[in-house]
Amino acid sequence: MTLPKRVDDQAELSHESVREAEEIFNSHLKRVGLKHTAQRDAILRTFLVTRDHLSTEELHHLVKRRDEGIGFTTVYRTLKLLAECGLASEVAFHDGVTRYEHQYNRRSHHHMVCTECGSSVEFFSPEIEKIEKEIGRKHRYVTTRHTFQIYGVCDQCQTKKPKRRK
Amino acid sequence: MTLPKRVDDQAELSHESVREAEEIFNSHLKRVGLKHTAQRDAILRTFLVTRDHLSTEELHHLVKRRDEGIGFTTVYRTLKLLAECGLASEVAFHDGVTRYEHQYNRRSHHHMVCTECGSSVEFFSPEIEKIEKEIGRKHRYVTTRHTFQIYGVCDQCQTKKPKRRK
DNA sequence: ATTGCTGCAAACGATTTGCATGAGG
DNA sequence: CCTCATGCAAATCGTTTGCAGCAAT
Repeated sequence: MTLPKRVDDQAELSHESVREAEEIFNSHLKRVGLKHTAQRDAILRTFLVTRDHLSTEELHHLVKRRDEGIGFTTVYRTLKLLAECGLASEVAFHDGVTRYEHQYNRRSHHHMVCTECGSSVEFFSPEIEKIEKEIGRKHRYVTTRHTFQIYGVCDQCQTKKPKRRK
Repeated sequence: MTLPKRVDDQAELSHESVREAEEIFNSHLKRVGLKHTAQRDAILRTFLVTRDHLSTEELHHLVKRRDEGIGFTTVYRTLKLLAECGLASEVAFHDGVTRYEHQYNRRSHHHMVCTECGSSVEFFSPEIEKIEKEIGRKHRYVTTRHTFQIYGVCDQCQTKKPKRRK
């Protein structure tokens, strides 16, 4: 129900897309005087072929499949870099973990999260984009991004018994 | 333009409003079999006369002015209770701290946060409410709430020099 | 009395940093 | 070479929990 996903549009991002993302990343690195390393490359590539919202932990896990030796810290720091150059963005469901998703080729989608089971649905809502711009203009902000999440109880969980007070 | 009302209803919440909020809180306590205590009362009252978005820490600080002996943990737990009965709601700016704001008499407002200086602006956008409902219906969720935040750089910070890499 | 509450201190867990070693330009 | 990157371990920091004594019903 919550993982409509990724039949094949996602499993393999086109080579040009990957190339382009690497381009963006590399020039960002250059711009701020950082180095291009094998680890950063591996992390970016791993990240690009994911979907949904990964915690640093989860991405680290995936990255290790590609290269056993890469440490958590490096993934952590690289994710920050990716966020800086716009390839990744943080999504915070309210569960104490910071997640990232890749922003590359993905526009204006948002999440609705079930507060019972934690599953989530993606939806698109272009109006939100307009609202961001409009509010920004009104208050003289240069807006860079926004977050929009809906919380509720999914169809499945509605039929289960409610819980109370852990 | 973004603050339709509340000229003076905020500096000092009316007695009836406070009363009403206490009503809500107390009946929530009763409903779930919890007790009414002096601390909880003090915390609610302190909370009600705040504005903006307080971390547990900050509220604890304020509460201590009213009653020195109240501990952090109690504030923390009470805040959860307030959130449960709808008097408070969490707002998560992406800075690692959970903040709460009181929901009492406050409808459908959102925040735009400056990523440079951390200041924030409130705005109202009733469309968002509609979108929540609509998306919920579409995916068969019973929606309970949403979060919407815009991030950007405020007027002031735009004129300052950009910073890099802490 | 009984059950929940409080505050302290300790546990927790995600995130962040210091540092010695290794690699990129 | 010199600077930055890496990975580990340790530090941090907000949050959460266990518990012994206290208070509300």
